[in-house]
Amino acid sequence: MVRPTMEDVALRAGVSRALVSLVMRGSPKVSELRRTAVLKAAEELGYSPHAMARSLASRTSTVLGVMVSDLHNAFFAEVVDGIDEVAREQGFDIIINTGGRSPARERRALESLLSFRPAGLILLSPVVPATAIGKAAEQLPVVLVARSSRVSTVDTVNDDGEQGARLAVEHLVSLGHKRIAHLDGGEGTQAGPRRRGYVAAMEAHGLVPQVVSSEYTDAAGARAIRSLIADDALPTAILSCNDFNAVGAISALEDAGLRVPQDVSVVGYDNTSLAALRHVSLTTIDQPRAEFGRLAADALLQRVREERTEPVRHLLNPSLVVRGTTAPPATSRRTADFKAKSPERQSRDQ
Amino acid sequence: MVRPTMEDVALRAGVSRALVSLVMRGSPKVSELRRTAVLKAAEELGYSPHAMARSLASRTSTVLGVMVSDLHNAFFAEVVDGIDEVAREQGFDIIINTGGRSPARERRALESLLSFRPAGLILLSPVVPATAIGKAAEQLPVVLVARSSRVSTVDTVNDDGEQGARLAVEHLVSLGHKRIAHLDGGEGTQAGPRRRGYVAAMEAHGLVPQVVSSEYTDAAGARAIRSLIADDALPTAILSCNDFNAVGAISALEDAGLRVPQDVSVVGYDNTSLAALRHVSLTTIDQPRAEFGRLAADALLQRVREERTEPVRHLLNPSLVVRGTTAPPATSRRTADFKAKSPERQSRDQ
DNA sequence: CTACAGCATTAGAGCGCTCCAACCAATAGA
DNA sequence: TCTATTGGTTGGAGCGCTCTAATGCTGTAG
Repeated sequence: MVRPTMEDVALRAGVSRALVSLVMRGSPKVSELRRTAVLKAAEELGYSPHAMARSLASRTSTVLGVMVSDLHNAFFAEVVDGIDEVAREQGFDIIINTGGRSPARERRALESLLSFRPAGLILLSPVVPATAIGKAAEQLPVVLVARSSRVSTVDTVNDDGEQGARLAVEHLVSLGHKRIAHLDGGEGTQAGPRRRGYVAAMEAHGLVPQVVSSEYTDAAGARAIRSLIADDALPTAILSCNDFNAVGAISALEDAGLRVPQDVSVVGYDNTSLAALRHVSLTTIDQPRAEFGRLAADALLQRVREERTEPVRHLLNPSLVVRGTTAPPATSRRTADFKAKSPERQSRDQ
Repeated sequence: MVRPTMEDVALRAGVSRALVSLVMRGSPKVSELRRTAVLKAAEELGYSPHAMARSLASRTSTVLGVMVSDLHNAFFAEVVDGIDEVAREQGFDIIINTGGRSPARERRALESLLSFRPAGLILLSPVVPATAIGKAAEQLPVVLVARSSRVSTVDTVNDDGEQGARLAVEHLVSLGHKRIAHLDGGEGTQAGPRRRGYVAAMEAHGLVPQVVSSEYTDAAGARAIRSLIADDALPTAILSCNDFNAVGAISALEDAGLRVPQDVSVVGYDNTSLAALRHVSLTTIDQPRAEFGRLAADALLQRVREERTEPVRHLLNPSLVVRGTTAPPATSRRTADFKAKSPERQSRDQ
C-alpha cells in the first residue's frame, strides 16, 4: 500500500534524486547510461511520479478541471470527449466533477476542483450564480460552455440558438407549414435564443408566432400538446425546445390519435442519441458538441499559456438533421416537396 | 491569479501558521478569539486550503477516484450520484475520469487518477485487463462496479443478471408466452449472466431456449429481428440484452407491420431513462443504480479506514418494471391476464 | 601544463501544508 | 511557595517533488 518515492528510485539506480527528476521529466541533458538505469529502477519499483508533489514544487499544473452540470445528459459526454482530445494532445490531464444541476452541489464541486489548483477550469452549462464564476476566474482561467458571460476574463463557447431555431422554422416552412408552434424551454439554458430565433424566423416569413410555455422534459412536452388540443389550437407543426420535449409531444399526439408526421410534424433540438434511434427518428437541430469541447480546451490552454488576454466568444453554427418526424402538412400534401423526408421512416407511412 | 497561503492568513490575523492550520481543520483546541480572527482574515483574503499540499503533508487523502468507463451512458451517472452521496456524507470528495470504453484511454485515465494518490478507487464497468486492476489494488483500495473480480483485495458490486433474466422470463410466461427468444449481448459486460438466467428459466418452465446473437445497440436489435423474420422463426416474445437493443427490436417489428405488444411482446434490460419515455414505455428490468454507488462507496471507505480486509461481493436484486410493451400472446389473448398491462399504453391499442 | 569551456550531475532550498514536541501562561493542588 | 496540570499556541521538521546554483569531470585551446 505504500508507493515508492523518487528517493527510492535514486537509491536503487545509484544516482541522485535530482537526476531521477530530470529523467522523469524527459530532460535531454541526461546521459543514455543513467537514463536507462533510472528507468529500469523505476520500472522494478513500480514507481510513478506523485502529481501533487510535482505540481506543488513546480508551482504549475498539467490538470484541467471540468465541471459537468449534469452527468445524466449525454450531451456533455461528447463535449468532454472534445476537451479530452485536445487536452491529451497538449499533455494535460482532466479531472471531472459534477454538480447534478443543483447550485449548492455545483458550488461544492467547484470548490473541490479549485482545491486541486488546476491550470484552468471548464464549466459545462453551470447553474451557479455569475458571481461565483467571476470569483473563480480571479484565480485561474475559466471557459464557459453552453452559458454566456460578460466577464472579460472568461471565454465562452455556445451554439447559435437563434440560427438553430431559424433552420427548423425554414425547414417546416419549405415543407408548406404555416401554423408552427414553439414549445418553449422556459428558464432553461439557451431557451431564450431559441425562442427569439423562432419568433424572428416566423415573422420574417410573415407568419404568426405561437409560443407555448413548456420545459425540457418529455412530460412537459406531452402536457403542452394536451393543452393545445384542449384549446383547439393545435398547429400543423411543432418546434420543441429540445429532443426530450419533442418525444413527449409525439407521444401525446399519438395518444390523441394523430399521426406524426402525417397529421403533425415535430422538430426537436440537440440531436441527442435518443433522436437517432430508429424508433424515434426525430428531425432535430444538431450542435457540434465535440467541437464545443475542442474549442473550449483550446481557448483555455491559450489563457493558461498566457498567449491571450482579450476574451473569446465562440458562437457555433448548428445544423438541421432531417429524419422521419417532419413532412408536408396534411392539407398540402399533394403539392409539397416530399424529398425532405427521410426514407427510413417511409415504411411506417402505409 | 495568485492564491493566498496559510502564511498570509497567519500574518494578517497576527497568529502562527500552525494556528491557522488548526482553525482550518476545525480543531477544538483553539480559543474563540483566535478562531474568529483567523476566519475573518481568511475570508478577507479569499483563502481556501490547498488540497494537494494538505494531502502531501498529512500523507492522507480525502479524495475518492472514480473511473467511469463510458460517460455517454446515463447508467453510470446514477451510480455516481450514489457514490457522491455517501462520499460527501463522510467528508470525502470525488474526482471523475473517463476511459471512453477504450482500454488504452481507460488505462491513461487510471494512471491520471492514481497520480493524485486518492484514498481509494471505484471503477465503473472498466474494460482494462484484470492485471491492471490488480496492480492498482496493490497501491490502494479498489472497488469494482458492474464487473466481477477474483482478487481478494478488490470488492465488487454487481446486479444479479441471472435473476433479472429469470424475472423477465417469468413475467412473459405468466402472460401465456411459450416461445420467447433472447437477443444476446455477445461479449458485452453482464451478457453472460443474463443469457444463463434466460436459458435456466426457460428450461425450468419446460420451454425451449432460443438465443439469438446480437449486441447492446438499437441497430443490432433491429438486425436480429429482421433475421428472425427472414428465417420465419419469430417468437411471440423477445427478451433483449438491454434497452437500446429492445428499442431497435421494436422498431424493426413495427417496420414489418407487427404491433407491440399485440403481436409480439418485448422486454428490455437496465431501465434507462429511455425506457421510461412514454413514447417508448418499455417493460424492462431495473437495477438499483444509486444503490450500486452507495454500496461501492461504503465498501471503499471501509477499506480506507482499514475496518475490513476480507473482500465483499455485493450481488443486488434487479426488479421487473412492467410498462406497455408486454401483453399476452395473440393466440391466448382471451384467456390471459390483462392486468399486467400498463394503462398508459392502452390508448395506442385501438 | 594551465585555463576554460561545456556538459552531466548533485546539493539544498522551498512549494503549502500537517504534525509533533516544546512552550507558555494561568489555574489548581500540595 | 512550589510543582502539576491544563489549555492554548508555536517553531520546526518533513511530505515528494522541482529548480537554481554549484560541482565535478571531461576535452580542447592557449
